[in-house]
Amino acid sequence: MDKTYDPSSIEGKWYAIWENNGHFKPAAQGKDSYCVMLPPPNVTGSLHMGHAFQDTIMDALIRYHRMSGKRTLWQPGTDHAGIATQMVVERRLAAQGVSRHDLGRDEFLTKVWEWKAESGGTIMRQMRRLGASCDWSRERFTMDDGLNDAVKEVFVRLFDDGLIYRGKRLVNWDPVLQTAISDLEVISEEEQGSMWHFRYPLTDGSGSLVVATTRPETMLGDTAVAVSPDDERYASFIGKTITLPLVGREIPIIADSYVDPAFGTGCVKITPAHDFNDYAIGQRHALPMITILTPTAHINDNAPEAYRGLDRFEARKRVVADLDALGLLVEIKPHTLMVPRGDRTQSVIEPMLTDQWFVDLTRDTQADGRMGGKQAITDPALACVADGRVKFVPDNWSNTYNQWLNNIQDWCISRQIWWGHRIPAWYDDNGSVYVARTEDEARSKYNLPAHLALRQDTDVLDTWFSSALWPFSTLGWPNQTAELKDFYPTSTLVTGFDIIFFWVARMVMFGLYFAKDVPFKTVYVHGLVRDAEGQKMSKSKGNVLDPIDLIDGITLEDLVVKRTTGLMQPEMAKKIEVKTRKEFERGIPAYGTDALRFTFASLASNGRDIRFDQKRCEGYRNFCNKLWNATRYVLMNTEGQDTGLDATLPCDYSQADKWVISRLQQTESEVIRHFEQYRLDLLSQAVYDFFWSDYCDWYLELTKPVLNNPDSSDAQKRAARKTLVRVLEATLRLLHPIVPFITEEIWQKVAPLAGKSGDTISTQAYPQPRAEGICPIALANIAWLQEAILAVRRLRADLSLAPSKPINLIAVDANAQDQQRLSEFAPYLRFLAKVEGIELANEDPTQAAVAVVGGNLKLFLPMAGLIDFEAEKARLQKEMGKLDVEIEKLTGKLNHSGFVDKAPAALVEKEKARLAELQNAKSNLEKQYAAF
RNA sequence: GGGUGCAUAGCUCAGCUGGUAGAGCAUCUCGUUUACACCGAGACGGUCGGGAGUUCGAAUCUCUCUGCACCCA
Repeated sequence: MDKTYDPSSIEGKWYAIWENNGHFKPAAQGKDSYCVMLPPPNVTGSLHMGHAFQDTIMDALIRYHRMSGKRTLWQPGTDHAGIATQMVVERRLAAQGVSRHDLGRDEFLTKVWEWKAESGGTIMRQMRRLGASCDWSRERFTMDDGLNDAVKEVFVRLFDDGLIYRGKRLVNWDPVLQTAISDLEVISEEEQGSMWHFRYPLTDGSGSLVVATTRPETMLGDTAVAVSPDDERYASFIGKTITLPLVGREIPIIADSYVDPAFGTGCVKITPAHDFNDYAIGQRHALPMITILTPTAHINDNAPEAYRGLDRFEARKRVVADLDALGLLVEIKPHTLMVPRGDRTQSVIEPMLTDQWFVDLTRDTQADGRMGGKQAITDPALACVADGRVKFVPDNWSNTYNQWLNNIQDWCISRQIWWGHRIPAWYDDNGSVYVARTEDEARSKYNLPAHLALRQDTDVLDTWFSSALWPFSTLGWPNQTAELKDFYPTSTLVTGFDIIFFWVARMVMFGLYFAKDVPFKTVYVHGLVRDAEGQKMSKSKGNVLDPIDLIDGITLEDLVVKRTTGLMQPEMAKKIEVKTRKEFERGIPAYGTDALRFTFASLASNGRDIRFDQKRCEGYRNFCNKLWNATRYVLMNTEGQDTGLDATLPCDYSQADKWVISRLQQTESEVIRHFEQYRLDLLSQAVYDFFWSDYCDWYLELTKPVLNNPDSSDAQKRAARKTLVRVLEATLRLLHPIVPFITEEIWQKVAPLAGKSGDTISTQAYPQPRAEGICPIALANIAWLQEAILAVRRLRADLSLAPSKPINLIAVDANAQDQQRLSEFAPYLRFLAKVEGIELANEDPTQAAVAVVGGNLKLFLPMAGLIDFEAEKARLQKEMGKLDVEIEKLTGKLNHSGFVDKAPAALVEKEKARLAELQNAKSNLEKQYAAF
């Protein structure tokens, strides 16, 4: 093996071997199944840090369960991402001066499929680099044939069950995309705007009212003015009418409790076709709904001629100017308001009255007595979380889920775009609608004559409509396949909190309704990956890290170029460049996949966003190097030698051997517990500590005096070698779910020495702790040894005694056990504490520095001629000072009657014993101090 | 306005059902000993955001205040 761990030289080969040998396919063994659905990424997208984090978690879980003997499936696939993908293709066409309308629907869709062919699959290749052990032979796409069928099936069944309806409703309209979008796709943020106050004259000339608005252009569609019924100022106006300025329409003054008399002037203009609140008022008062905007948010023909064709913001200026000219503009106040913008286009969203398809989620029962959406879909989705069939980890996300479902609105599922699942509904010339899987089916289902002209609805379905079916559509539904039987309900869903509403809740709804069971048992919700400063990563901020760059490394120059090209706001480039150059002076070194995965795992604590810290990544790369080099040591000492493979030959296990075996059992229990509780952070910490602090820092060192000593027996050496390789081999299996590549590479070499065989570590059994492997005596012995060695090392360091300087050790007041240990562990003490002779004495030696082990045993380093009395006295004083603080705390506690009386007796005894030990140690030091 | 988190060593974070405050990184000192300088040995560093309460005992439970983040309206 090379001296230094080089991830690039080992990571390439293993993935292909795993995949080609079908190691990621569900194996037949084991009755229990374990299944994870990959949240399908955008088919033309590329891997970002959030994916890499999420994929690491999923892969760790999958590999753990696979090794634990479950029939395991990680189902991969991609999403057609309707709006996002369409926008990308439109933008590319726009660069050539072509719009989708120039091409027409069919040709445009051809272009999208071309784009998919060209750009799709990137993310799946990148996932392979991450080591993701998906069953790629089952890869699906939300628009492939089977999934298309599932979408149609669901739509038709819901329609036939009366749970999908079409209606003219106010929806969020994106004028750039010219489509409706769901509430969830609208981001409202505070922006600075104005509040305009207009005077509206009464028709009878008896006065006027002043209304306030943040969107003056909507006044062209006003159909009423509302005041509060409790507002005495306006009581006499109710029932009168206003002649709407600029328009000339006569509109009523109505009373509605929605109006807050304290806000603005207490008078509200009502535009039912362009505001959600006004829409509700309009319905209550049966007001006309006048749409004044075109799909591109220009003024339409329902408005006076002067404004027709104007863009909405231009119209706003004109309306204000014209009212001003009429003397009807009262005032303009600066006003902070929530502006809704589309999450894709950033354009201001207009509430727009349009025909859309909805899934009913709010009606209790239908007119004909059948269940409404609330009873059929929403309530069951709430119930399965309430009764624990679906669990959130961490649990508090169930609150978020419940809250949303309890306030849910009907789901607008139609989108006026082209890329997506076309709605399976046909219209005749009278506008009657026929829903069926195909046109032929529609004709037979509705008994339509063959000559009747039908045209299919031009809209497509919301992308989340198809994603909601993912857990069962990918398993073959609506066919009752074997996979569906084996893997549905799936086991764990790993996802970000940001799509609990979009996706998680909807999968639960459709899963229960169509697959008759919950789609998954556990939802593990992870945090967001942020940059080192805690900022969200975004292209526009220029703080994005590409996981592949962390794996392969990237030069500073390349990174700067990457971050500053293709910006929406090119003026940010300078700033981004400066920051990048400062933060990544030397670019990013190649950390390798395993180090990156370990970093993600170690940061994956529950319910918290994570800041990605390059330093952590470096630390875990170092861990991989440690693993690599410890293996080199083990191989050097075991290859070609007797590692105890022949069970008939005797093994004489040392205390150190038994100790490390015990620690391994303890670590295995911990790791398994953490896997079951989704605490990958604690898991990686536990195994890191065990391997570095116990195995490398202590155990490897403790084998040296045995293996290098010609006097050691064969049975002793055999035991040491066997322990070395077997503990290492088990640790590799323990680590494999987190760091698959390096463990595979090393395992291939170590496994035969440990008596293991197999093609790959990835299908070996996960380590199971054995209670009988834990030896309490060895644990106590090695704890004592560590304490003694640390005490001597500290003394040496405190006294500035070079490690190379030979020194003797004199033990005073050693009891029988101490004497036994001193003698048994003498080789260890000599090697690790760098002492030469070890003597027992009854008297404290003069001119020596002392350390106390366990309260009684005194270890002296004789320093005749070397000792600096003042320095030594100062050192002792410091030591005593530390003890004093502890002693004071403890005596205070033990003198407190409440503690002695009420605390558990065992605890009191323990504290008493500790106090005695501390006091003993203190008096030993005092004696020594006095001797100087 | 409603809800959910978070505040612990210089930095990033652990700390399970209340019982001696931990890790990594950074800093300082020593060391190139035959697995590893992507290393080893040692050290420094915290009245656990403020206040109150429950308790023999609170980083941990309750209340409250302050600051920050996110979600919903």
